[in-house]
Amino acid sequence: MPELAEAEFFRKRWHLAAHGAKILRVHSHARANIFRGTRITALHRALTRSRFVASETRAKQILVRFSGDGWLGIHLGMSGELRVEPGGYAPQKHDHLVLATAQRALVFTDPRMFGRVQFHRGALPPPWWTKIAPAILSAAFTVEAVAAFLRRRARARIKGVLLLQERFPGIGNWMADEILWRSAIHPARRAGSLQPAEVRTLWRECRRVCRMALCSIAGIGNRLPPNLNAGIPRSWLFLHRWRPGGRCPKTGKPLAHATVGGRTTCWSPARQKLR
DNA sequence: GTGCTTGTTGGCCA
DNA sequence: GTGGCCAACAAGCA
Repeated sequence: MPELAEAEFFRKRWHLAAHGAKILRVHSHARANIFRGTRITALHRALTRSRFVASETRAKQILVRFSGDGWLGIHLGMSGELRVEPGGYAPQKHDHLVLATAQRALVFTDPRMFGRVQFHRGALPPPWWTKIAPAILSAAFTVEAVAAFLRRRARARIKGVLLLQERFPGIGNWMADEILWRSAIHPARRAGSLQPAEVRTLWRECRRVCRMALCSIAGIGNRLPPNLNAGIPRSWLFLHRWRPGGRCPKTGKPLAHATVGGRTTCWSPARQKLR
């Protein structure tokens, strides 16, 4: 589930509950896959009695800074979630990491275990964080950069190209479909076949969908919607794509589903033509 | 039991 | 060397 905006929703949930708070206890399930490449004992030692100082979201990843130069990186994978539970919470089967403050428990849970927790100690953020590509809403995400990337990936289907994090950090399956639907571009088109005007439209919709998804899903300022889908407008493809007999919110015509670029894809044939 | 699943990686092949 | 494609990772759900 978690793409850019969902990651920001979960980050904010932890941040609002624990910003400035002291971590009294750390609990982790020794499930190797989640902590691959990280020394759990170092994580326990560093975070116990440290404070939750700051947090940030980049692409689909979350970084929390603790006092004492501790950095916790979280990738939510396919099914990861961050929850806040009352103090004294007893970890459940899929809760891989629990940080207990005096009032609450910060829980990282992930049934499918495609997610990842990394720990780093140092004055500066870790390399695996700083090497994440520049955000789609940053000035570095230019129409020229997108055009050059599509030229290099000319033979690949545009749907698959939008999922490449090295150029479209934070875009996942549903955002890619939403962007293509709004741009009126068929997901199976070859990246190199897009006309300059279409590339510009795609670039603009990438930015627009990111901006709108962040507002709708993660809320504005200190506001946090009650759940992930609470703020999503009915005009989005997102709310129609999995409904049986789902229809395009723009044309009213039936939606189509198929595997494109290796991923389940939904589009509106009345609006997105293969030409 | 079967066949899916909103992510990422590594291996194979053209 | 580059890029495209697919299986694998694991668990839950219909």
